[in-house]
Amino acid sequence: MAEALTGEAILVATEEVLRRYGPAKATVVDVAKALGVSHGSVYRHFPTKAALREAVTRRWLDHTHREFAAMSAHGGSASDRLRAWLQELFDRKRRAHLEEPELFETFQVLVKESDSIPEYHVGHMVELLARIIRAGVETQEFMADDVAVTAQAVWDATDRFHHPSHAPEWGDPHIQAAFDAVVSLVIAGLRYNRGPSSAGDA
Amino acid sequence: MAEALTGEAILVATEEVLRRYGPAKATVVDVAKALGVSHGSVYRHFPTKAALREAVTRRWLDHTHREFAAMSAHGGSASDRLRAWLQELFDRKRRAHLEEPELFETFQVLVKESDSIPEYHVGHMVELLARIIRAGVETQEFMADDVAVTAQAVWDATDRFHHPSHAPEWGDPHIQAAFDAVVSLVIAGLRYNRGPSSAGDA
DNA sequence: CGGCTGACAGATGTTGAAATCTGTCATCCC
DNA sequence: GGGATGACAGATTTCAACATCTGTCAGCCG
Repeated sequence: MAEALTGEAILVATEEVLRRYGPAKATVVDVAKALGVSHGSVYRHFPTKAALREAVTRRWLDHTHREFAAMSAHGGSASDRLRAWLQELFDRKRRAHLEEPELFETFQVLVKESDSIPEYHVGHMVELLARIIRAGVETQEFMADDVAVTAQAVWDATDRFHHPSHAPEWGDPHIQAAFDAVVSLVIAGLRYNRGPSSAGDA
Repeated sequence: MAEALTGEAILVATEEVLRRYGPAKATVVDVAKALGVSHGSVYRHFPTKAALREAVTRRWLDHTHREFAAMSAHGGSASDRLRAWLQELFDRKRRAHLEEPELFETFQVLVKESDSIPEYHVGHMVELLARIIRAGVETQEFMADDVAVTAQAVWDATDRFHHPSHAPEWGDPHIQAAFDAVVSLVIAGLRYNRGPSSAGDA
């Protein structure tokens, strides 16, 4: 026989099958066929179809996480880095949605299939945001009582520009202006934000 | 015969049929049956089923708009009024979603059926936000170059707490804390927001 | 022996024929 | 005359028979 069947080879084949057939039509039998084995063999490496799909998704997200971790280390003021990081995130998602809608849709479906994946992904992205904000707090460019809470608030406030359920709006020609307005508002808030109990300031 | 068949009576009957059967099962024949007329008569008052559904939705939204317009006039500082207005919006939607999920789902479907309805609704709500922000700018509590743009940014930044596609998250016990964090960040930004070109300030 | 196979049961998805619905309009009845 | 009716054509939905898929496992083969 040619090669030992590895989990890695199965993941690669599964990703290819998902790209070709989409999430609704891709079957374990297709994956086995692509590898020239019986579908029973696939179940020796992954307990269920759901686990297999989740492993593919996690591998892909880990790759993305590494790229954004590198981005959050780039130079400039904390505001500039934050704006650039959010802009890059928005640009990538928007481009993926507009230029490869089927692939974007596929990964959106995969991510939603599991509860733990979105948690994992969002947790990771918010931690990267927190790094930028923490740096800004250290140089006194930003104010934040609780960096973790603030980072989550920045993530939530920019939801419209990264949450896939808003993807249909990303083709709107005014969307970049809306992004700029929200990010400017958020950055202004970071420069002068004393947290949930700040209602009495002026 | 009992009464003349009016557009108003048809709207009331349609709303009842929608509540009872849901948006997928509610038919024009059901509406006609509820009114004791033939379905042909309904088409004398509304050109299509879509127009009928849209009229029901618009009537319901207009009612909501009136209530929120009243809210945005209440006293207190601009921050307090803004926070209270956003909280009321969030509370109503969250309660509707958690306590009457089927009815909430029904109206969500109706709103999405038309392109003009969401535009109409969001435009109206953003205008109400703009009124509160404008009052804040006049008392120098807030800063905003362009109130309309800023109001839209506030709406967008709080999307997670009013856009129906985020409804599944509204049952999360931490959601109120997330809401408070975002609103605090936004209000801090309004106190010190010079618009999209403010990246060079300090 | 140990990974691989393929037949199998129950679950899930597909398909096409039958039923229902939408929108029209010639006709009816007050 | 003018609003209401109900039969009708084409579009959409439902439903059940059929096909495929998932996950298991006893047995095969290197």
